[in-house]
Amino acid sequence: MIRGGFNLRIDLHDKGMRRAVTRVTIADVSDALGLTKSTVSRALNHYPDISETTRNRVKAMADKMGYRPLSHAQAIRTGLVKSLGLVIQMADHDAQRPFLAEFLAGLSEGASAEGFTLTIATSNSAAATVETFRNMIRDRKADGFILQRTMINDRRIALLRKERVPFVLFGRADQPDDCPSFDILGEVAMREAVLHLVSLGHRHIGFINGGTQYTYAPFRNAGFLRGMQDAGLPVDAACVSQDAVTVADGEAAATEMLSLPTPPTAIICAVDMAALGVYRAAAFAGLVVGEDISVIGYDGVPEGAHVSPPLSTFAVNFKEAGQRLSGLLIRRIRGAKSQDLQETAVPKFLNRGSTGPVLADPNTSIFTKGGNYEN
Amino acid sequence: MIRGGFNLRIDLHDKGMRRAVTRVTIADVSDALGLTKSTVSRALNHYPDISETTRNRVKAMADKMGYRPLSHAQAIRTGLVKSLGLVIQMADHDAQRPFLAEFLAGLSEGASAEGFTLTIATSNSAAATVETFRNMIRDRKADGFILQRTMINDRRIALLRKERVPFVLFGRADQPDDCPSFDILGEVAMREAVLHLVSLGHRHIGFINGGTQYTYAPFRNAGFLRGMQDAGLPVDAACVSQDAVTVADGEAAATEMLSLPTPPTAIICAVDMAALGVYRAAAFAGLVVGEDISVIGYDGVPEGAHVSPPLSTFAVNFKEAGQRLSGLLIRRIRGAKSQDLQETAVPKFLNRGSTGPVLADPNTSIFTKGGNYEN
DNA sequence: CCCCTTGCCGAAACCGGTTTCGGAACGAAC
DNA sequence: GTTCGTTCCGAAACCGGTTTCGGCAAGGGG
Repeated sequence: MIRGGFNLRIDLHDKGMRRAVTRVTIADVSDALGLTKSTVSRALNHYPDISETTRNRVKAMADKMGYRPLSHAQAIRTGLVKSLGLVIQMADHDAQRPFLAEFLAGLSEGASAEGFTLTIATSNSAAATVETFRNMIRDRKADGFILQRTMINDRRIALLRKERVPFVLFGRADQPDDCPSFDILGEVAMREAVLHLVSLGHRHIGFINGGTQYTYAPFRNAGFLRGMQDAGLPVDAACVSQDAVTVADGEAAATEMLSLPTPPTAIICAVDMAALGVYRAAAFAGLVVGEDISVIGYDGVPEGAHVSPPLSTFAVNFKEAGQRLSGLLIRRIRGAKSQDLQETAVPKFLNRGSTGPVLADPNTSIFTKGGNYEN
Repeated sequence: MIRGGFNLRIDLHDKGMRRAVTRVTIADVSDALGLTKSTVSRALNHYPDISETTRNRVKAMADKMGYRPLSHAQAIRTGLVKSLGLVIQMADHDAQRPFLAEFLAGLSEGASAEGFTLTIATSNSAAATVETFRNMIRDRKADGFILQRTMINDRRIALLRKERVPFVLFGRADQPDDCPSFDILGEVAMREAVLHLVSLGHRHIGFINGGTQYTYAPFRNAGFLRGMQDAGLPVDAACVSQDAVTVADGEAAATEMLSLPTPPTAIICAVDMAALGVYRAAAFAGLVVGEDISVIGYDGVPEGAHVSPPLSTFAVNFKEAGQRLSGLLIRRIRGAKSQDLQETAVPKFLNRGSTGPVLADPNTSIFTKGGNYEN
């Protein structure tokens, strides 16, 4: 147990010579106190068999000497590497890119607040993603994972559940399940979008939903329907489209709607990128967005602020999402129950230039409105 | 040395019961071969005192049993955690955000190809960034770091050099130094931009440079000057501006230039965001971009593709940059010399709609051109 | 035939922590 | 004054690797 000052002298001598000075180890702390490594370790890890006096002495000395345990040294015994894993799948549509920086900032903040780090990997396909997860689990690269873009029948969830590895969803599971999760209530936004348009006089509203493979799509769809129902408006099936995640998708869907005998006077998109496609379709049809046709998106992509008129949309706080997700995951890793780890938030409406009062035309004139009496 | 099948049986029995099955350890491999741990370890790590026969036997058995050394178990002895560090500073201007996903993809690919992972952290200020580096170094969270957005008098470089931690620059050091680095030759792009505009008849060309704190700024400035010189054109000091990194910056600089007695017929921006600001200034001045005034940017941000007309700019392959940077860093970690680790690439010009032939006006008429004879 | 290399591998220490186990010291109960 | 139960800490094993050191056996030279 006596290690003396010998090592220390050597270290100090080496200091200027070659490498950085040797770290303060747990043995250095225990020697300085006349205790053993095990006592120091247990004192620092809140074991109950250490007296409060000793614990305080140890803490003070560790602090004074600047002792910080090496996470990968602890990992070998505890099995925990104190790291959160994130696998980013480079989607064909690049909708997630603008969010990434903020999302990472939130995750990183939440992680480092608890002494965790963030380990990330990327992949090009769903198959590669699963393989990456498999590798990271095998090599214990992370104690748990954050899953963004939750999908219906998600293979990642199946794998992580099978391997009994903690994870948390950004989004909700397709089945009302026990997964820890944080989600933005897209259905609230979609309903709010409808009611906003209705308040501007719109009665014929189209809806372009996002990718059907994602769990958010049914929710946003339901929110749109709910809004229409609450407003007492009928839903025109020809004015509801699914699975638009790119500008091109949105343009195609909108072009179709605008060529209907009675085209909608407003279109709500579940995804901003699709909304930008609506801009193109409108321009092609000779319609001025914000005057001849109203458009509302969802996501708050930066491109939306630069188009003319600026896109009214719902801003999602991705930084907050990241923070809360890492917090949830860490609590999960530490043993909290899944059902206690489910949080939500609501997106914030950005009322910009792409919505305006409905124009009087044969389809939406006050005379037509009168027709509602028939219902 | 005899560990027998006992552990193994227990493991197999536990398999279905509780946790995932216990990993294959190096002891499992050595036992299966009738060798010792040390022999297996040295065989796998290319020690010269292991016969080729034994090495092959070990490799085959390790492969067959699916043995993969635990990186954090090796780390405790080797000091290497097999991870690359990246600290992302959330700048006030969000110019780097769109690139992030691709950049990370490149880094991740290059890293995982060599069995490394990517550990990232974020920060909100220069001071916080340095502090984050300090923490990550202290806790050995990474074996080396990638520094993006190289600055003049970069505090990160000073720290890493002092701590003798390997790093690689995305960009070039301000002094012709021995730092490992990968850089895109912005000066080549700026010169090319000038020559492209000259080929369209422009002779009065403005230049709005990027952030002066970054090392790229002097290079791009030099490229612009070189282009003007090669074209035999004089540089109007009033048409050269510095330190524009946001849309607002670009708008302000362009507004000033356009209000000159002899405004430029084309403006080159060292940063796309500033170029988008030029669009605004042009619109305010009643000028049509691509007709009344030509604009060229640099970066290839996605917003540039959505404005009207689409912004002509230089596309930077950030994925490739990430891949090469992680490759360089890994070679550096493995001991390669810095001077052997310096690579560059050239950006690719995207000729879109924001440039056009110069209009004949009093300032740029053929008569004025004749004035060059005086030079 | 002996000695000295050389090639090759085993034994054991080591890295920096954590965790189990046992026992000393002390006070309370009988 | 024993006995028993707590409280609290030391000793040692352990985690999964790496690295040093030493020694055995085969081969070559004298």
